[in-house]
Amino acid sequence: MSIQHNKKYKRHTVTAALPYANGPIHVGHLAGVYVPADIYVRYLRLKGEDVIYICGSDEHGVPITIKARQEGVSPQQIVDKYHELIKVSFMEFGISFDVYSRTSDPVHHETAAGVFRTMYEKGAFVEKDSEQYYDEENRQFLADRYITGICPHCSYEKAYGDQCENCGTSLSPTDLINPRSMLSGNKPVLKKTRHWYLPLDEHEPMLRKWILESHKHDWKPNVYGQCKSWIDQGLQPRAVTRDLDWGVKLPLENTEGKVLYVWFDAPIGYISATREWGETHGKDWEKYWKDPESKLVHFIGKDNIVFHCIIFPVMLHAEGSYILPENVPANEFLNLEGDKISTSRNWAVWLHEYLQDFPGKQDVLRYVLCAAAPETKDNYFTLKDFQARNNNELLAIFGNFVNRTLVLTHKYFDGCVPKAGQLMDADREALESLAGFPGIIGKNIEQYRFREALAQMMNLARLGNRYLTEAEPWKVFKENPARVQTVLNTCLQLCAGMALLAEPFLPFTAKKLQAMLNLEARAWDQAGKQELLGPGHRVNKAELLFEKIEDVQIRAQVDKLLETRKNNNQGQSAPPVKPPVSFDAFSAMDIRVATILEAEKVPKTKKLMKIRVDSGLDRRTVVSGIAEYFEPEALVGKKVLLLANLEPRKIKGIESHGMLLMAENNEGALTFVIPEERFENGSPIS
RNA sequence: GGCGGGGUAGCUCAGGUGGUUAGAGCGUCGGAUUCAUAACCCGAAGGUCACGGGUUCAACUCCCGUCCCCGCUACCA
Repeated sequence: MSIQHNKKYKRHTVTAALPYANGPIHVGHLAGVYVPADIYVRYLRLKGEDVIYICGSDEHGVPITIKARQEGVSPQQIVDKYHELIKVSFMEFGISFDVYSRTSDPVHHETAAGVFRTMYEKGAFVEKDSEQYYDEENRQFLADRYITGICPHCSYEKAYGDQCENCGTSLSPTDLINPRSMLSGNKPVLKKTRHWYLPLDEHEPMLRKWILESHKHDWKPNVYGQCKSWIDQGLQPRAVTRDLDWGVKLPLENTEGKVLYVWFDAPIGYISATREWGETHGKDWEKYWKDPESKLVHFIGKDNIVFHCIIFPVMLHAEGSYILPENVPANEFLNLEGDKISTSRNWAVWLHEYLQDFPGKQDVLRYVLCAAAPETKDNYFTLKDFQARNNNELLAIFGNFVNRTLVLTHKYFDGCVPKAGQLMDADREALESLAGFPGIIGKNIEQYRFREALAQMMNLARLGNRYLTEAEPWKVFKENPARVQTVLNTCLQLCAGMALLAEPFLPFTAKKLQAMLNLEARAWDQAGKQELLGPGHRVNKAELLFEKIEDVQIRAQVDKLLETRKNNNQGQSAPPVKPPVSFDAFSAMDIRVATILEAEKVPKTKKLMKIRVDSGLDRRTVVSGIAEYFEPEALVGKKVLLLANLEPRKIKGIESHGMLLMAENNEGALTFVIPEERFENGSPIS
């Protein structure tokens, strides 16, 4: 179906998710986004299509300003560092962006502000005043992340305004107990501020028609399902502005200290980057975004589906002059050796480190990541698999066939392509199969089935190995050298096909192979054609395309990860000691021995348990978030410690009077804190 | 709890408007071979297609329920 679609399109605009410039690139990013997108655009270029491949660093947002504060540098210095690192490692890895821009660039600020202004003038936004925390000393509004306080759930003292890192709960700044500004340390005050909202709900009919009706069958199930879920749940207006000084300034009067919210400015980065490319290359960039004959495709990970399928399209639609994406082939997540990849926990294989540790092996990683890409569900990357795919597939099948062919060509024909004689069935079959491959591989790529496309590419090499083994030229040569001419001619045609068809997947290898064959670059559809290498054409000496990866190399990488895991388990499992408290503050808490009388799960919740306890003073109800770890029956009769004078609070409609004390390990599992002996209910703790 | 995605050979994955022996690659085992980086080639073993019901002449494929994994979402005082 995509093949027919392409006929409608004159050009392709391909974007890859903008990496956030607060850390380096890892294998998860690559497998999910950059490798598939790169395969896609390299293929389109070989097809002779007009295509641009857009990316850049996403450099705004609060996390970057926090990181800058922590390191005592400016946000610009943070993004400069990572932008450069990311850009260089992408280039070295062969990700063939036409432009890799950045959102701190003036072109972007101008473009993003322009989109905002156009939308503003069209009345696309709703203005709303609200109360937000403000630091009077620094005279600025505080981002959620800039407010700390005591987590109302776990009493962790350094919870942030958006999330408690100790218990993982997401919070809102006003939930925090005893909030403090991270800038001045003062208690922030609530102050009125005005923000602009994008009323996503008003665009629901458009989204329903566009996604749920017209893309029902050509979007991936995970993407379509997620969109449907969001739309059906009802969309809410979303604030597009923030009180912050790092970002794109609002292009309106009297809006000092306000910037575009990072999710609003980031996707516009694709447009800015295209504009930058157009200006530096003397091209009309607007066609790529505004002409309905342009096919816009966003490559992203599943965490970005909502932004690229709902929010950004609504923005483009509301702006009025832009096209909407034709497809958003989002991938799932790649895990690493049994655990989620985590930048903060350093659980990752970093691209820039890989390039150092495995020089010249870009294609190996590209191959492995494509073969194990999480196209339909999360998948695991393991170093053992990496080694096996290199040694048993790339080397043993692809590299080996090329090597065998070239060695034999030199051995029997002095490096000249022999002339084919009378074709036998086997020869004909091999050549016919070859002719089918550009179409088969291409069709899979156009349908975003990169794993299958890659497997087909390898099948060409498999076919070559089988053909060569069955033809046995090394046996036949003595009595029938003419037959060997035909056989090796056929093998060389297969190699030439591989040299072209491998390019989207293994660009470095393809180049090497083309050089070995003295083959100049050709268009994709030429790959099936015979006589890419005419009789008498000289080929160069065989060089190895891949080398074996030994156990020691893999072990070194595994050790590196084990070291990380060890550090994580030691350093981070125990949260840091909280700031000192006075004795008075401690003794203000009234903790008692109590006994659980009844327990039942709160309906329609995952974690909540409604518990009736005898505190020695009274019988009371406590709601506790422990249902994931305990069965209600197992709790009855248990001695527990109860924080008895905690302010009552309604949870899911149930009034909770106090809180049960629990210990939590680094896996998040809970256990009761109990007195060693069965003391009477009501016994105080001090 | 709600919503979405997924649960198919040891591993990574295909597949199917329901229809004879459920596929591929890798791994394993056996054979053959030497042109090739002990690689290639041939063959074999391996699956009650998560589980339980239902519809049907027939289900892995459709329907209902349950369980497990991932994500979004509510909840964790």
